[in-house]
Amino acid sequence: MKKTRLEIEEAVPALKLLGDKARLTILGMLKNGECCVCEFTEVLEMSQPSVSQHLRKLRDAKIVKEDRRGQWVFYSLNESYEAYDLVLGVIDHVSDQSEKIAELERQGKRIECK
Amino acid sequence: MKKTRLEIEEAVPALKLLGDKARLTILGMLKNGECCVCEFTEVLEMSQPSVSQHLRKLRDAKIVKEDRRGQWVFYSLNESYEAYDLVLGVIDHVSDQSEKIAELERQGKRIECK
DNA sequence: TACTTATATAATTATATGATTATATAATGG
DNA sequence: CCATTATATAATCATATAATTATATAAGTA
Repeated sequence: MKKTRLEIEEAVPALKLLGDKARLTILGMLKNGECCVCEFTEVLEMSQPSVSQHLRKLRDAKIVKEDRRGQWVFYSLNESYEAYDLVLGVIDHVSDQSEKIAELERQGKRIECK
Repeated sequence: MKKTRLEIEEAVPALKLLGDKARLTILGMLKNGECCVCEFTEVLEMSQPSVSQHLRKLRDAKIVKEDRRGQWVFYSLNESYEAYDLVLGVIDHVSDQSEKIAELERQGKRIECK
């Protein structure tokens, strides 16, 4: 794991955002690559506006970046984020979320976004 | 760095507590060994009750443990905490707080606790 | 153009959080 | 026992946060 040292003031906003079930799950999903918004709403079983607002916070903080492709918006981890190493480190400590995405795949719910 | 995988539900409460300037500083200070409450209040420049309440949260969550010695209470990281590896990992990403303790030492403000 | 799907935003409201002030407890020294 | 020092707790209040509902935007399609 990398050793980029952050000032407390830089780390706190990132950690504040990580300390939420929805957002930590989102980031866990993104560890395996980009996801589209509809996948988050499926996995999180939350309303679309709620997911959208969590994404906005992560986006405003530069933790994730978005990429609109037609109707869909895909999110991914922003490797240029100052606390990227910290975020990755934390994600590495939580259980893999890829199973949840695989589950979507099985249910054919991932196709819709592609 | 260790690889204890936590469920999202276990990691979130820890991260919530880490996402605060006072508490993250406290944990950064504890990385170098135990500290007594008066040291936290000095370094953080916060009121004693405020510090005490942050310590309570960390204690309730089992992130730190306390050890009363006479008039003073010393805190240290709880190595048995389920998310200890996560906490250590995060602390390793923030700048060293030992300088602040050294500064106390220079000002003779650390002696009072010993 | 109208309709649909995907996503974002805004307003509202309920709950959580943190700081302050006052007070309580616990240990120590006269 | 009383006073002092260190720490904890409780009550209050202001602010932050998250979910919901309604609405807006943006892209695709008939």
